[in-house]
Amino acid sequence: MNLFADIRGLVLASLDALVSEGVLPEGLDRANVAVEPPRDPAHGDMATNAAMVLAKPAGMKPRDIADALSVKLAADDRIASAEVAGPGFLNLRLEPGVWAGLVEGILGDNAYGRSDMGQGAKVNVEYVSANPTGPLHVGHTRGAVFGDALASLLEFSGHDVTREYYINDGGAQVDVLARSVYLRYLEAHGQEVAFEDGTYPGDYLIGVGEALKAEVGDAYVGKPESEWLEQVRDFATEKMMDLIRDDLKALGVEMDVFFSEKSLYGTGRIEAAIEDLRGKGLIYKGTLEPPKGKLPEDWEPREQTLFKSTDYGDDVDRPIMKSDGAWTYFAPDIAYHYDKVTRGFDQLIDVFGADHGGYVKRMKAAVAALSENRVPLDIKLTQLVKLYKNGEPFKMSKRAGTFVTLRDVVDEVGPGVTRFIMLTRKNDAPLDFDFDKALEQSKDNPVFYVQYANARVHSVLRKAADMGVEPGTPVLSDEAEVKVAQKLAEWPRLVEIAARTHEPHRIAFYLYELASEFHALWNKGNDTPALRFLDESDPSATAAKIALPKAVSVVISAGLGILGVTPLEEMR
RNA sequence: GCACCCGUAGCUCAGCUGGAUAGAGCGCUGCCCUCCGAAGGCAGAGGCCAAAGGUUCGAAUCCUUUCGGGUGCGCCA
Repeated sequence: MNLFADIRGLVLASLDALVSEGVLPEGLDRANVAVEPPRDPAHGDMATNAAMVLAKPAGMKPRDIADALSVKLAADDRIASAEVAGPGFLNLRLEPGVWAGLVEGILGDNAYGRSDMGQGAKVNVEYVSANPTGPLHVGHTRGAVFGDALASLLEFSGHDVTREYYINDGGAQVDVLARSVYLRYLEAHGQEVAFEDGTYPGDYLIGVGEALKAEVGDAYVGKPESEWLEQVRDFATEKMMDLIRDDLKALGVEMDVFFSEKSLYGTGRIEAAIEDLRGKGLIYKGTLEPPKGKLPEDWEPREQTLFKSTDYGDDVDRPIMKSDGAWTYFAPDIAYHYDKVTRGFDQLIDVFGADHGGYVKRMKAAVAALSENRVPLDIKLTQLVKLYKNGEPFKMSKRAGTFVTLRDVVDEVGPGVTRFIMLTRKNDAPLDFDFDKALEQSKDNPVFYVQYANARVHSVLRKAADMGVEPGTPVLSDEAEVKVAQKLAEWPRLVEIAARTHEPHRIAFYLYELASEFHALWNKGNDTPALRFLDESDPSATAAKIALPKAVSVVISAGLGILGVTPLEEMR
């Protein structure tokens, strides 16, 4: 069931007829022919730009095409009228029965809004990918929610999605973690320790130090770093990943793959990826120009091994090997994406924090080079989250160990509320997260507002069931009912737009609008008893009326499902 | 200095591969519960879409420049 697609099909078929009649020339590109909801309801139920889009290639006036097309369209029994308007729009009014038919179609379609636009394409969505050095904080939470909702959205629209987390367990930061855990370990043995710069002082490592003691006793006490660093590092990263997995689970995020950076080292995998680039003539030794503007204090020219990313749109070539012969962080990232490409994905999506914006071009360049432009990489950046409570901004400071964690947020407001609010802003816009507002039960709170609409529907359905009435063949008698149905008709179209643009926030905004239309209809029933869904004296009329709210609930549930929010049937 | 993101109502923000008279919430003003959940709804006021050029039947949307804000900028990930 997809009304806009159906009517677009009708428009295309009508164009075909005009071609075969010789009115229109053959071979016109109709990709840009759209059937859309008009902004102004006075313009009818749907509008098509077909005449304007085709005017130039057909060498005809828009209005001539529109006139001919309107005759064809008006002949269809779904179309009440087709009027030419403005510069060549064709405004369509649908027969009233079409909207009831839509509602009936939704109730008979257990996958309303699902789309096959993805055609089963294999898509890898990498998100969170936080360093395994501590619990996830609010910034990670936004990335986690965004990535997870995007993954679900792509699944809903016919993609074969893999959810993936890249564990940065190969760099210097896990050595820092190991040293920090070692201090906590000594502490567990009763020693006084000091956390200097370059260590993580957070309380969350106390338990890890104790666990290490339980595991190895005093074996590492008083020993030089060379005797324990590797073992403690592995132990600590394992514990941190357990913690992170638990955090994600609390939010309702389940990854398909956890990919270890460390697994790339000493296995020839980095070398293999670099060799691939070298074979393409993209690796060379050279010295970079110093960055303009503020110069790093200790800058001096040094020869490094560079990737010629400028061949693929980057601003400068990027170092993959330091002057001391060690890989830069970029090298394993190249190898990781090489691995993704060789696993046969058709599309890659990386979700990064906005502070990694400078990394986008080189990563796209690498994937373009490795896949020979076969695999597109889209990188979505999530902006900062500012936390508020009682009007006061929350501070977070990882160094001080007092940052607000994912767990803090989820414990306070629950996973569903967390997820919805994180999606009430476009990913690249900063987000204010107010704890008080998140828990408020009023229309200020969009989660509540949407859930409340769903709860109202189920309240009605429960009462109807008490009367022995189930939703039947729908009858829409009032304009307010039609408006709700029109909003429902937009759902499949909206899903496709959101999936195509990789913007799951559109789902959240749509659900708010749908809820708003439904609340409006509900309240109209306060003034006009005929618009109430339940009529104790007339079971068959009730059955016809409750089909619409039922359909609303179907769509709200589907939408919330994409966002990872559990729909509520009752809120008392 | 360069790159990327952003600039839309008093405030916070949507705005569909370019579409008709630019939308919502908050706040402000005035209304609506003997009634299916008022935890809601209706109406009103409020705009040079940062600015200037360009592309075209048509620009908040695409291009160029300027201004303003954020982020990043070799051997940290």
